[in-house]
Amino acid sequence: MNQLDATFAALADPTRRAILARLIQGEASVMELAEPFAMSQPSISKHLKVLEAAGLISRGRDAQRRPCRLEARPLAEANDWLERYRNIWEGNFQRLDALLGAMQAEKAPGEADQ
Amino acid sequence: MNQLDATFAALADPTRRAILARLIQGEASVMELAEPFAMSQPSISKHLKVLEAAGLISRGRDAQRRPCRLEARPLAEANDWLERYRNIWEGNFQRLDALLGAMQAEKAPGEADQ
DNA sequence: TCTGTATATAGCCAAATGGGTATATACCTC
DNA sequence: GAGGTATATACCCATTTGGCTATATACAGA
Repeated sequence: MNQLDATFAALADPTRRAILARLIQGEASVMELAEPFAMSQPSISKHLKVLEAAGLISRGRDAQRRPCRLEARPLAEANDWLERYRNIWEGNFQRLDALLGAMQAEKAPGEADQ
Repeated sequence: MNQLDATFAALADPTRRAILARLIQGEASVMELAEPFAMSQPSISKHLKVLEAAGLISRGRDAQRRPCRLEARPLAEANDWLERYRNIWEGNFQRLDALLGAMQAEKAPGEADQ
């Protein structure tokens, strides 16, 4: 699984997105991260494993605690991928496309593209 | 499954991302979309079903063809979600955090936060 | 109406996912 | 070193996923 696959797959789960959102505020232990969820600790550990494998978190050591910290780099790559579609969702592409189509339609037959 | 779940899950597969990339250039039939892949037509149809369920494509009718067109709106929502992390991946947050930490450390004990 | 083309559906299968419980491990404190 | 806390691991289970082949459906054109 490549980086982009792993990133998007990790983001596809609402529990994992909530964990990442929590980590915006700073490091947190597994217990702290688990607290808001009606879910067992091992299940949270599994989600953290997915996030770590995707490079979205890194883990330290503080006595028994393994604090998680956000690693946003893969999010930047996901953002880069999405950027290619920005023109389209902003509607500019469709308008430009329609404009170019109209211009082409006005051309005399056989005229070359510019 | 909510919209963001469906969007990120759809984007987690490289075949589906390639299909979306192809659709930037405009509508395409299933056969046209399948052509670059060493994969059966039914498998492509399944991927298209996932993309359609996520609202990332819509489908028309042109004789036997069911042309696919890109629907970028859900990508905008995914982008909005990622935006919250932009400060972090750009490193500004860490620097700001460090700055705030340093400012706090300089304060006389007992002084209130501003 | 028959034939070909484009697409969808059904059913099969192996692997991955997301949850659970029980238990192991690591580390601190007394 | 005994007990407590934090976390990880091992299994179990049901569901989903992503591929396949075979077949059905929809439509065009001769």
